[in-house]
Amino acid sequence: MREMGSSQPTAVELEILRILWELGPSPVRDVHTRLNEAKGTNYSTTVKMLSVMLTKGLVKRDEKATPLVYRAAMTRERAAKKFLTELIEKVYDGSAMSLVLQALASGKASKQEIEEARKLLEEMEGKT
Amino acid sequence: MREMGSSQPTAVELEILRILWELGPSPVRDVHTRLNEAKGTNYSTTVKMLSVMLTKGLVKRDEKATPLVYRAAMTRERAAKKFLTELIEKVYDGSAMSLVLQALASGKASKQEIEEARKLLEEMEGKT
DNA sequence: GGCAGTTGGCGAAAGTGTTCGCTGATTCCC
DNA sequence: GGGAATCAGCGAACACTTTCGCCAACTGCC
Repeated sequence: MREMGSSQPTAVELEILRILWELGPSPVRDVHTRLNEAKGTNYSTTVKMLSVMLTKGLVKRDEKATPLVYRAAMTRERAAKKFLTELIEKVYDGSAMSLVLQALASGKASKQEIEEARKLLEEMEGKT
Repeated sequence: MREMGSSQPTAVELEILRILWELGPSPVRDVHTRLNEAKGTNYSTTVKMLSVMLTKGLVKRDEKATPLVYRAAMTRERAAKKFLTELIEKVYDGSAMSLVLQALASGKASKQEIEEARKLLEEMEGKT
């Protein structure tokens, strides 16, 4: 046994989620085309991964469509937030926003992005 | 085969890193005490994990000390930055700082944290 | 209807991550 | 020195992830 609740996606699962976020709801074939470009895996593998992810609740599918259409069960933004919270939890065992911010910003943030982020924070400050 | 370079830590490895970050350089016994509290695992497991992590370069150890003393190979801040960059890469396939920021901030950030972060960003803006 | 191509799925194999039993080596204490 | 406790490590077992071979159902076309 492992954790309860929703497990966080593994490497390939995340890759598939990203594809679904980009393409929107898609049949297996389309997901596979992309996945195959990136990793050269087999069609069966994609089918299997999607079915595993369906079991885990990471994706949903439209049973009525033919061929079946899959979509991510979670929006990109929601997922980002979730992963980030988990990350903070795991690395800092709790909240440490400024440290994470610092880490992020000292990295690959452009001047423009920093400016954008600053505005965003100001906005939020007003609303709290 | 997998990736080249330094693999990112798995679940338990991350847990051990966090313990080392909290305790500072420590003998296996101390790490184990903590890990056992959290997960009830065996002493052998801790030893093994540390040796695996040593191979992967995630931790280093002082060979001269008895008992051997382990320490994280990376600071917490550096790790946070690395993981975050990876996260952005995985979820957004590139930089999308403001979105991530938004996700983070809409979560568990207190007014005080937001204020702190804002100041930090202002500072950085000046320096870029 | 009947063939060719596509789709969906099962179950087993291969690859990693995680756990521990067992075994020596070392240290401590009397 | 000698027994008990601690320490370190190996290799095997187990669990979970990822891959795919093979087969059945379906679709479209003549």
